[in-house]
Amino acid sequence: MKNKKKTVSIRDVAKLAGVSISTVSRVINNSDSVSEELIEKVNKAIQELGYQPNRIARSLRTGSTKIVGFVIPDITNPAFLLMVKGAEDYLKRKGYSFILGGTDHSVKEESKLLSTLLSQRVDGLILTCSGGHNPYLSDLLMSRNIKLVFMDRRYEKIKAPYVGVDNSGGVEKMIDYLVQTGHRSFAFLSGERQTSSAKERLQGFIKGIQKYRIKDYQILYGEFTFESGYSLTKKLGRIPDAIIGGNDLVAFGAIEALEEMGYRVPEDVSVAGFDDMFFSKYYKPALTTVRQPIYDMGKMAGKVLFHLMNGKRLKRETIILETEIIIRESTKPRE
Amino acid sequence: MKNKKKTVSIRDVAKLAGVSISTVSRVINNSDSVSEELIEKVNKAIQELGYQPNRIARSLRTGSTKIVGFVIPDITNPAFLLMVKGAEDYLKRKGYSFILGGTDHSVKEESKLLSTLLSQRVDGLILTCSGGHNPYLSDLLMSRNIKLVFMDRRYEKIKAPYVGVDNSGGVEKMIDYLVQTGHRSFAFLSGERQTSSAKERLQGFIKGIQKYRIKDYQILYGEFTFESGYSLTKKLGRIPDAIIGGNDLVAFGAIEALEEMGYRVPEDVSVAGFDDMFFSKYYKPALTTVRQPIYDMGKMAGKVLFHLMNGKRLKRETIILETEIIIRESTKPRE
DNA sequence: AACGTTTTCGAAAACGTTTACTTGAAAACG
DNA sequence: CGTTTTCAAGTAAACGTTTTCGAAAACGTT
Repeated sequence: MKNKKKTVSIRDVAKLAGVSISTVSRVINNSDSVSEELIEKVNKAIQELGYQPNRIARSLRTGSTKIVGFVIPDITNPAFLLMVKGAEDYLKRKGYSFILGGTDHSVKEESKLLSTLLSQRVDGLILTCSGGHNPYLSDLLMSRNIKLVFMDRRYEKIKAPYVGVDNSGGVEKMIDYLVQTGHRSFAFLSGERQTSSAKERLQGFIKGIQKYRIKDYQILYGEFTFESGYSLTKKLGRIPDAIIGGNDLVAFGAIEALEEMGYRVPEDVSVAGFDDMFFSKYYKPALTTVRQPIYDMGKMAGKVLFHLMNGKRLKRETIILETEIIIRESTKPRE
Repeated sequence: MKNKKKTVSIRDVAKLAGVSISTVSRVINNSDSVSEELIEKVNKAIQELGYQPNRIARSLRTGSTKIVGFVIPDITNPAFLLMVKGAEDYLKRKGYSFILGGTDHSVKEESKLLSTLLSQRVDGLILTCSGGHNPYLSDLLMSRNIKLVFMDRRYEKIKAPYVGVDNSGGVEKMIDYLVQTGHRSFAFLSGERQTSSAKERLQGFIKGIQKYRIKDYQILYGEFTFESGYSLTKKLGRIPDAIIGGNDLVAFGAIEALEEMGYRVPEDVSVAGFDDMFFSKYYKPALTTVRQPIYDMGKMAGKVLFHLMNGKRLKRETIILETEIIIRESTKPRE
């Protein structure tokens, strides 16, 4: 039995280098001036022992964990994960790790998760909301001085920075395009009504409809799923020139239903989505859709949070990124 | 200025309840017998102050963080995330949080990530390998007594529990089916050769080929992507009765290429994949593929890790889950 | 009443850092 | 040359817990 000590601590390094532990600490954080000679000795000792500072102890002392928490509605949805990746890539370079949790679209789960994250003492929080409102959240935030930024979806009652996408403008642009290419009647298949993104997209649809004084339109409410798009389409009173899905999945469901009903896409009816999921270009027909700068949104959220955590002032509390419409095969000019 | 103290600590609870901090601690962890009377007092104080134990301090003292680390090749890939979710759902109930990191398929990134996770003092690690070997890993693991389990992919040189899927058997089953339905010539489009899953799938293909003494077969090597499937298919010497992709994306790429080349799927050639991604059933044609119990795999990995962390003995070091073939529209019996 | 055992609880020592304070020596100054 | 300033490095206190140890109290048995 040689190795009694499990892990090597700053004390061991100090002993080997023949200095005090405060000197070692100073070298590690180069927080204060120490002579070249000792720096060298200490570094050699660190090297030799393979020493790694214990972040737990450091956190306890400094009160900062260098961990940020992510809470998203669905850990399995690539779109959310791409946002997370954007934020992660940014924050990683700044020395942060992150804890991720999914809520399965449940506000209750969200509260639970936030609670554990807080007890885990994360330095900051990036939240993509799971519902329309979380009454528990403001209490949670009060209890500790925690930095929060909303990403993609927000709770309107809670004052915190928000990074999102111009949902409304995206749908409007799509309508611009569709009207210009001769479409005259529309249907909009909305996602979960309580979420801010669904609301905004719907709002964009209404704005577009009003702009062109379109009389023949329908709005149906469902969820952000393939199945919802499918069943809503079957419920449609009459088939319009163009159907816009609340997101790409909804649009796929609509296409499936239309084909079953004997309509051809895009010859008989155009279908558009929102999101540009990674396989939307592989679908048959390839989907016309609104592309969101998802990765950039995450990156921006990370940036904002970083500034917040380091006590800098923000220029703007709300950042809205622009969308872009991607024309593919599922829409086609009418004569 | 009223509130001088930011957070309420065990000391405050003790003071309010009129007991010592050790008693409070005992109540919290109900680790030792304490009188009914004091328990009540302490709980009331906790309630009143809204006290939450500081996990950092607890971790420092106990040496356990109740955090497990996940490392996967791509944080954006829903399949990996579904595994993670399986493990998460299991471990969450046991009181663990988790830190997730993606390596972008780079072994170097993997090492870096593992290193930060270790310095973060995670209690355990679930790893889905990014390459064929990571020479740095064994050193890392030596340095601290950390529990590790491999999920889906493993490094063969490193001795640690492994939870995976019967890749080889899955492909074999698919060949069984295809041969039984009259296919006589085959092509296999492999994914990254160095990964264990690609190797095993390839091995399954070879086994199947040998079992039926099939002479007419081709094996091409590429990556686990749509583009790879597409370009490998274009490079195919002659078009066989059936093409098996290293995963579903590869199969999609193959279908695309075939259609461009004027072949109909499944009338002229059958195409099968591996994975059963969530939109494989929505693809046109809907993809015949090998379904892996991805979620269960994660759950099992979580279970194994839990046992490991709690010092229980494992019955088996290696757990292989069965696959299932899903017949859809992209394959069709030959005459 | 005396004794042994068990229960209940507080004091104090860790866990591994960072940092405010102290010290001693060397450098700068008039 | 004596005094102040500067600098490098060490000492020790904190951060908020858990846990060891021992004392006191409670209890049961003779």
